[in-house]
Amino acid sequence: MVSDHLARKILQAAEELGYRRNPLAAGLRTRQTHTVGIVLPDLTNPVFPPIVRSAEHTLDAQGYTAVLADTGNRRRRERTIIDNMKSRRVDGLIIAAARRKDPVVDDCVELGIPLVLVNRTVDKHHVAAVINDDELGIELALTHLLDLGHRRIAYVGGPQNTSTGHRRYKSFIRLRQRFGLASERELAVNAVDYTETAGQTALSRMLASHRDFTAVLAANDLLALGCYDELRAHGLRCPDDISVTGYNDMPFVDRFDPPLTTLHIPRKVLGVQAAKILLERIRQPDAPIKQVRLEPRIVVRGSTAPP
Amino acid sequence: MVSDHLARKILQAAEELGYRRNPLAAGLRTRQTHTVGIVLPDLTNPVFPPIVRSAEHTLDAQGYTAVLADTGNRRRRERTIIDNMKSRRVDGLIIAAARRKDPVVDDCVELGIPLVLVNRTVDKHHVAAVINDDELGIELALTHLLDLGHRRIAYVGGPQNTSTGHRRYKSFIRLRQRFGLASERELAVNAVDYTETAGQTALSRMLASHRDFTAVLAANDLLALGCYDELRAHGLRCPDDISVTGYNDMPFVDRFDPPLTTLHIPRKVLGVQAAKILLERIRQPDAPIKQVRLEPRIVVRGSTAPP
DNA sequence: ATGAAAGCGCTAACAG
DNA sequence: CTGTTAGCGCTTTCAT
Repeated sequence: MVSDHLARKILQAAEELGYRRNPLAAGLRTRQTHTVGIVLPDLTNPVFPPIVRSAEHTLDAQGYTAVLADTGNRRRRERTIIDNMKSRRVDGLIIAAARRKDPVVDDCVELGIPLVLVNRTVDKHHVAAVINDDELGIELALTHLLDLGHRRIAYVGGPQNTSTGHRRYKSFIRLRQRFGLASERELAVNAVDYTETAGQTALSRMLASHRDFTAVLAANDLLALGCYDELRAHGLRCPDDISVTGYNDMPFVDRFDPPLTTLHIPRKVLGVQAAKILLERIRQPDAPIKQVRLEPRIVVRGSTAPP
Repeated sequence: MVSDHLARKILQAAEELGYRRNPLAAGLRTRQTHTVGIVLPDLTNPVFPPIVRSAEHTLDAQGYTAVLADTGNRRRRERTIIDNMKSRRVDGLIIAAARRKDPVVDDCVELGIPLVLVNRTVDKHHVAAVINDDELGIELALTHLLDLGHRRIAYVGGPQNTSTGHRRYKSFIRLRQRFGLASERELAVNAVDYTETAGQTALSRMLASHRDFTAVLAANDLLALGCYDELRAHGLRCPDDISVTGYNDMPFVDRFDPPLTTLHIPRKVLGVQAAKILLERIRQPDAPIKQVRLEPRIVVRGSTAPP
């Protein structure tokens, strides 16, 4: 071997001469593309960009390139996208779009593709994931409302085929019993999607039957915004008539009218951890499967007040 | 050749047998990766996700995969990212992060890499781009304020090394002369970045010297939000004391306090057009260079009122 | 028309 | 330790 210094000089000269090694060719040979796929359910949901960005930077710092894709919340597209990524031979996958039962995820596990779920997880518990503590989050929101004096609290949940939707709903039901709160079936409705319109629809169903609740706990900020809309449509004021809480503390919710009380999740850490764990799995496929659960923190703003 | 029907059947059987063709190997041979790079200045700016999404879908429908990357507004990273994409042999590039003088863009043009700029463009005018009509936008905002009765109108501009920042600023200066408005130098300050803090800083400089304007025209929604913050810090109310307008009509600005009067740009069309033009250039590299300029539309909301 | 062979740019294995 | 070669999976060219 020549000296390290010389070697570097040669490489540099080669670079300057216009040589760039072709990672495609290298990948063809080594079966390592140094590429990681990131799969999102919805790029336009502001929760994700910060997660993606921190993941991307972490990956990049280690010489990996991120390939992003957006499923638009559609199952078929999720499959297509991941198929495509597999055929492009990504070294691993970060999936933020997982459903509780997700055949696409199962396939990846079976094929041994390094995989980390972020934000949402699947029911089977032997897959790497970095998520937030949904149970804790709901408890924080609920006790905040109880502290303010609310007793009749409605719940607008997320889709039950996602881990977040399911866990938050279960937690709410369990806690409301523990605290001896009103527990009519109609006081907890799950939206079909994490979107504003779905949230609005859910709340409108509730307002049609029970108008006597003083607060609504929404499983997600977008749903909470839908609640804002529906309340406004009924001439109800938030928080004067009804308090509202969200989940995620996505960017800009502090500027809404009223500023949303919600649960903050450490988005940056989520992204960084997901990337790090994935790289670990890529380098040591047999290392134990890590699951990280980060604590949310309640951020009290103007959308909650005493009844 | 066998019949079309039979051929399809065979291909299908092969698929089912688990065969997937390897696009890397194909790309190595044909020098076509069917991959397109999309370069953003800032993923967390809500203007971009809708553009990206529509571009991605258009690309996808034609068998191309998008590789996203976020420069975090840093020049060095822009270079690194595009270098990386080049070495990964993307077939073309959609760049939303262009500066007015952008050596990275120049390099791509020189190397003959198919390229489309979106949202922002460069000063040299022989590169494909799909942007909005900045001059028209500023005129719409300004005449709206004039119609409301404002005469002393301040301007918070964007970075002058971007085409949008530069054009909007020039338009404002030109129009304010044409309309015979107050034209102190201090009444137009350009922020160093399209961020809330930069907007806030810019407005604070203006408030320190001239407190007598009744409206501020901001070159971008994020800057306008920064103005909201600074006004609030000074105990000034919007729109009662001072009206504010933005630019981009990014998602959620209609829910802010107050809802922002701003210019809507057709984001979806922007993304679709960029993708289509790029694909055209990829398939016919010698086709004439297209430049599309879309019309913005003013959306009047609660942040503007008579002085 | 069909089938064999060369080669894209790289790395890993193999002789020298 | 250095230099040579085979081959990753595909497409394209060239004989047959």
